[in-house]
Amino acid sequence: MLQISYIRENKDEVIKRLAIKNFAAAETLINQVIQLDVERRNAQKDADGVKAEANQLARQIGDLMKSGKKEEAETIKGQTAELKQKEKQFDDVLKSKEEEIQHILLQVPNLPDTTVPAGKTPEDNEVVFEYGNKPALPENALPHWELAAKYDLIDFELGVKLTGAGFPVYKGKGAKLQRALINYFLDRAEKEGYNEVQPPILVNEDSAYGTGQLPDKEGQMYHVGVDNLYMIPTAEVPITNIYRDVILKESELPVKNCGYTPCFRREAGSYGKDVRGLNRLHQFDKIEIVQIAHPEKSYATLEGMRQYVAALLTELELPFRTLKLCGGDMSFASALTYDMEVFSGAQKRWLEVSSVSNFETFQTNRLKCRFKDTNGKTQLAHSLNGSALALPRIVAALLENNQTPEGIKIPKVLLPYTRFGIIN
RNA sequence: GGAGAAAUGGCAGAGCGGUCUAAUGCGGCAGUCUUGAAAACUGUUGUGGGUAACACCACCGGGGGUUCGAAUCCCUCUUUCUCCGCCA
Repeated sequence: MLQISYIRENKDEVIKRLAIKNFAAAETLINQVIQLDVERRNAQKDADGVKAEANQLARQIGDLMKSGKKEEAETIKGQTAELKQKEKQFDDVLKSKEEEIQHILLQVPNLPDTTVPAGKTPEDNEVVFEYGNKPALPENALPHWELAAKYDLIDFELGVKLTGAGFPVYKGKGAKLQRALINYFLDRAEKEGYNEVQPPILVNEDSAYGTGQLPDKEGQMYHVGVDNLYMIPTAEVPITNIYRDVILKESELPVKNCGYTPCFRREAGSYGKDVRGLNRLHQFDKIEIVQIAHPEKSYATLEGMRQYVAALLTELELPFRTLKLCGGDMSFASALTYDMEVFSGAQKRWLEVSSVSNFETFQTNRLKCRFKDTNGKTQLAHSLNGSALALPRIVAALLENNQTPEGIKIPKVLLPYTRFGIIN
């Protein structure tokens, strides 16, 4: 959520930058919210004034009662009825203004960083880095879902029986490969200075609001109605919400946490070849990295996170590219996002395996995650996160790219974790 | 799930209808003293709104109520603790 104080002082810039995100309603909403803000402050002044008066009368009554002047106290009591009524009126106005402002602010996306390219669709994303050669596979190379069946690694039909489409069952070496990747990613993150946490995978409403899943993306989460809890679509939600209503010391920044969780997404409306095999699932595993950073250092932090994810992909010997997302393809909350895509040799397409973003103060404003700077002033921290990494598409690429007539070869870095070098 | 107790500032803990602008202790910060440190002493130390700056307003787990006035009384929710039941 943008800060109203920032909008107030930088109105034109805000509107201009929202245009990069193709946010059509920007000008209307911003003007509305500025007007409401004026009205809100007036209402507050009115309400405060009445309250101050009432407080004073109450104090007077107290003094009179103590000194035994009961009749005088009663007289003053008579004056309070009108004040009370006015107080309620002003409070109601104040409350409604606040709600209206909140309602609008929740609809306004984050401002894109000044370096974000304009654009509407994924075609407008900027390729900023590319690494590795696409594998030279024979024409009859198999897509991962066929390899998974051939070597009995992943059983999609069984998942349908147990739960439904998009909930695969990993078996044998397929299951072990999952476990190996999880452990590898966690060990690697720890080496990178991240503190491992194991958060709940169900969160309450407050947490879902905190990171911005609510009120907007309600339909994308599984909701446990009886207890009003949401299954997390990403570990970002619980791990970032650790810092909800927290004031950190400047010396504690940056906070670096990582965690492995299953992730749950309803993916309503998805269909076709995009969802084949592991390409898009309702439940999948992911290791997430989250940082709370000093505002002046958050872009350096973002670059560091992007480098880290690139290193993981390099170590896994997967060809990948890094995209800087254009305004139209960025998420609502992000100020700058890099997507990392691996090349899946048999499908012959790029698969997104990580998305690394700086949210600046957009999340922390909602979360009220702040730090005390050296001058003793409290200010909002910046939040960042990234996948490091999401498993299914990594598995898809590993299976497809490393297939040989003898079997599927496991990359060297994973050998200590899988303790097998080939799937055959 | 049942019965009882509790929730106060960074922490501990008092306050149980008016002066709470929340005692006291610990911790933090600044200063005095010291070559430096410790100790001692002095001051300071929550968040948000509002203002040019003051004033002022709100917040004692969340929400609602009683009252001229609520940390204090009532209702409700949540959480924690103790006991019982169940259980990986």
